[in-house]
Amino acid sequence: MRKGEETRTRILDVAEAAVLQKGFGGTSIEELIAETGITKSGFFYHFRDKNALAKALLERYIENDERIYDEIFSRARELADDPLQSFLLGLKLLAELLSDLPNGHPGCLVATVCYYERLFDRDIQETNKQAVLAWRRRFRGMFEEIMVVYTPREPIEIDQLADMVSTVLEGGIVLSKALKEPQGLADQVLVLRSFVKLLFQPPIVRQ
Amino acid sequence: MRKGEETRTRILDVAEAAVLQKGFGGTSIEELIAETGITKSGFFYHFRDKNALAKALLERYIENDERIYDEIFSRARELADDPLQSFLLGLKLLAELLSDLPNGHPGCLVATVCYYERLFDRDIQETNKQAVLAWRRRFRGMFEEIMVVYTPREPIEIDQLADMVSTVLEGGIVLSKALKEPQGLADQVLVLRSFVKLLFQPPIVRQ
DNA sequence: CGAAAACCGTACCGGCGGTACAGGGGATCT
DNA sequence: AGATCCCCTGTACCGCCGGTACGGTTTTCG
Repeated sequence: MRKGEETRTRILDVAEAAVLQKGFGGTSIEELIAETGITKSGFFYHFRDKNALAKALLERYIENDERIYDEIFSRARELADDPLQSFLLGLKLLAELLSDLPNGHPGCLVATVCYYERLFDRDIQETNKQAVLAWRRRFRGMFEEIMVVYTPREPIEIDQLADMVSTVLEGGIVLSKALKEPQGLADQVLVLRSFVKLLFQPPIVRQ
Repeated sequence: MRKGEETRTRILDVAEAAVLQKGFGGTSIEELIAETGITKSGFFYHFRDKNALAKALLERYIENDERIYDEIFSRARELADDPLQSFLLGLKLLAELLSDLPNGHPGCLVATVCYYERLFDRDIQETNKQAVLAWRRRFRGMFEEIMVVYTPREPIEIDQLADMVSTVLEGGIVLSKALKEPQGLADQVLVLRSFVKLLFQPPIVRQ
């Protein structure tokens, strides 16, 4: 039980790093077992096939992702009473966290999966979809609280605004990976922060 | 000569669709030659190996991408004199174009490549990087023109602002693919449009 | 007509995903 | 102390795929 879980985790760790660098199709099971120090039989004891590995990988990634967002934005909530200030602070904390990643963001498994749709069954695609919808609900909730206090200075759909946060994160990851500029992702989050600030903060009226 | 080009193009067409759905690793040469109606020898006559195919695919994609941006934003330039209005119109035209894609955006090869870094040589990665830098230069140029006339209402790095356009496109593609909501991408572009509008347009001063 | 371009056919190699199945060591329960 | 799981190892095998090699053939163009 204990040992099994540990081996399983080790496989997932190795697999996650490999998949984010080479994609699912580019990652061979043989290289995973070589790096994990396990045999092929051992691998198939833990995962029925590559699809099962992908599913476990994705679910673990999403769970961890949610945990990080929970931590960041609940901390931001503690530090600021105003919902807008709290959200802006959350984005700042997120940018700091992303900025502190030594080799930049390793990549998002949700993005990887969506660029591999035809390779996996509907189950995985549905899991992926639900993850994005969970992001939407999370940020939508925050914007709803903000809109109780503030009026947006441009007409905007709240779901689309919520999705913008995920969009900037996913897009920022792509750009910073392609450019090999790890800092780029955090910068893009801060640009989004400026936009949200502009959207809700009342204009400075000249007297 | 003529026929060769045509066959090559057909291979690239088939390969592009396959790669965007299953990634490079998930796309087999055998399936490409089956669908193209060519033999394996024929394939390797046109492309030395999978890497060469990837490079040709990426270069063609980038070229086409640039052409589309050229068209859209030069048309927007004709229709509006003011650089801000022209840019905002360009984003609207882009959103319309994305909205009209029957099955949604098929996916961006630049994103695919950046999630496959370890599978390709430095040459391809450099090509990819240059493509993103070209986007940056394009949009930076537009924002520079805007800033001659307008002052941003929030302090912002112009390169980061330029990258925001690419970020939203890449991120929007990921989200709309994951959610299977083709409209999502165009919506995100329009949210970006609202943000840019807010950033540069002077606030409506209440009297 | 001749030469180059654009393929086809065949044979082969090693790697990989996946299956099957037999067995073994170690912890745990009875 | 013995039985029973869990957690693997070892071996053998299959078919697909990327890639190489190379000889031959058709098509196209000058």
